[in-house]
Amino acid sequence: MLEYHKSIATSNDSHTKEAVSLVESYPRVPLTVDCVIFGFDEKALKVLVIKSDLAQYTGKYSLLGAHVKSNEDLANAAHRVLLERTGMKDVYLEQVHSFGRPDRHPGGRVVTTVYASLLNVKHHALSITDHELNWHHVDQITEMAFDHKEILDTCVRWLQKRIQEHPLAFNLLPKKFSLRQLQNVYEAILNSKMDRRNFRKKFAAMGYLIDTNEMEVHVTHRPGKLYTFDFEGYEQRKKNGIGIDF
Amino acid sequence: MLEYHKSIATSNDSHTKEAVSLVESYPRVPLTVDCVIFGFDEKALKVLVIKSDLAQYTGKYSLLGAHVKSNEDLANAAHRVLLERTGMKDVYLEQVHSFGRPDRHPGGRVVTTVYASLLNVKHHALSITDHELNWHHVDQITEMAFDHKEILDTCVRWLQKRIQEHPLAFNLLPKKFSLRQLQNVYEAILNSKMDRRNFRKKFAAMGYLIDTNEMEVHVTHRPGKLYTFDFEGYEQRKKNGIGIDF
DNA sequence: GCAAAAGTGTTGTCCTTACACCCATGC
DNA sequence: GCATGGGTGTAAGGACAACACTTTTGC
Repeated sequence: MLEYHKSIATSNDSHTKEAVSLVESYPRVPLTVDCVIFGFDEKALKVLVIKSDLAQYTGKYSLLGAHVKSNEDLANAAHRVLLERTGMKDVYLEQVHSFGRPDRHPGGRVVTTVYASLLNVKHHALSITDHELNWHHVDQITEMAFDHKEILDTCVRWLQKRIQEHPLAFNLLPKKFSLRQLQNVYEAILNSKMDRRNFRKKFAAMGYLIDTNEMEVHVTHRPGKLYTFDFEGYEQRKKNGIGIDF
Repeated sequence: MLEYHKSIATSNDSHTKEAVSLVESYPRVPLTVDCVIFGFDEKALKVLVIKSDLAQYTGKYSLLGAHVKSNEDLANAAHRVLLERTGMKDVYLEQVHSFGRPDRHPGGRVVTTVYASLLNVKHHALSITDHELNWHHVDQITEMAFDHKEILDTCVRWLQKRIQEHPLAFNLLPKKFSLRQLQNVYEAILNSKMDRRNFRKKFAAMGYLIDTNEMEVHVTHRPGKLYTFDFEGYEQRKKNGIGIDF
């Protein structure tokens, strides 16, 4: 019995040794994550950027990034960056793409994996504002450090596609929202105007909006109804292939 | 003038030094690429896999992967892997996702970026068959080395979505193909049966199929018309937001 | 002549779009 | 009472799904 256990252990050890020495033979590369945090404020799509650290890019905007630690999961690294740079917690992030051109960083080869999110500017106060961290209108950013403009453009396209198939918009609206607020989100992100009646019909038909029987208050026009999004019903029906199709 | 040039040079040097020392401060991580090569053969969706190198995974299938070289672009690395492992050249690859769980490789932390492709088994003879490289039915692969099954599943979902929005199918068909062949591709990948008449109508309506005025030959049934895909027209209209919408 | 797959059209349903008028609130 | 945006219905056109019979070839 002892023999048996020992042979298993030995066998595992030799397997591990083989695997370890294989991995040790690989070249190692500096790895970063960058976060593209889209925010929505009133009627405009914004993105969270800082002024670049590097003298080379003085005055240019840069995404929120940092190196990945030796034993850190990529998604964890992205959440850590966000916490360290902005003080934000519990932000839903999704991986978009990895960028690995050898010359993308002037300091040498750096591969970066990009995560993106969409949230409400008003829900997430910026508790840290080092490096002039701030929200900027997406379409007013024309130049950035590194290949960050290219990354931003990729993420804008990703977001436009994503919001038409997933209930991203509801992460950034208040729990109770009016149809006007919802429509503003879609119009800002897709950069287009939509017909109010058709917009309402489409969302009503999906069946994920729950009427709260409450109304807007203190608005300078006829108050609108407030709705909540039926996350539970959405998750249920998503399993059967029925989701958001805008 | 000389002074001026010199000061620029000095300034650039100091910028570069700053950037280099920043990058040198980053931890370095072993990086690999894995290729998920989907193939289509007659009527079935297959994927190209090998038997794992590692004793730990003896008998298990593994994706085609290799480490990324220190100064190599990710996409180049993927093409290199494919050439080295299979002898294939000029394969169109797309990045799908990066996987970075710290425990995903038994030999230690390895981050991998996954590329996928879809091609015709008959167009790409396997000139190298080391490690039992071969095509396997996608749905007959139930277990794989590392997290490769998870990666494969992700890529299958990616492919199903992708083929409904992009003309992937035409990369794997002969230049001249019948509508039956085209429908077989969609049915195999989406795993569903479709109505022949409606299928034809849909593709006809898109306007990307060009009638060659040729017919199938030597088939044991009524020969079908052969078509080519209008890549040029597709690229034109894609710019205006009109593409494949299946 | 038999097997196997190609080719073809219509109908009903549903989704999408375009469009105009009255209503509730703050000031 | 006026400005602002909320709420609502309808008609036309386009896309999609369901469905059956005749034709052409190889053997």
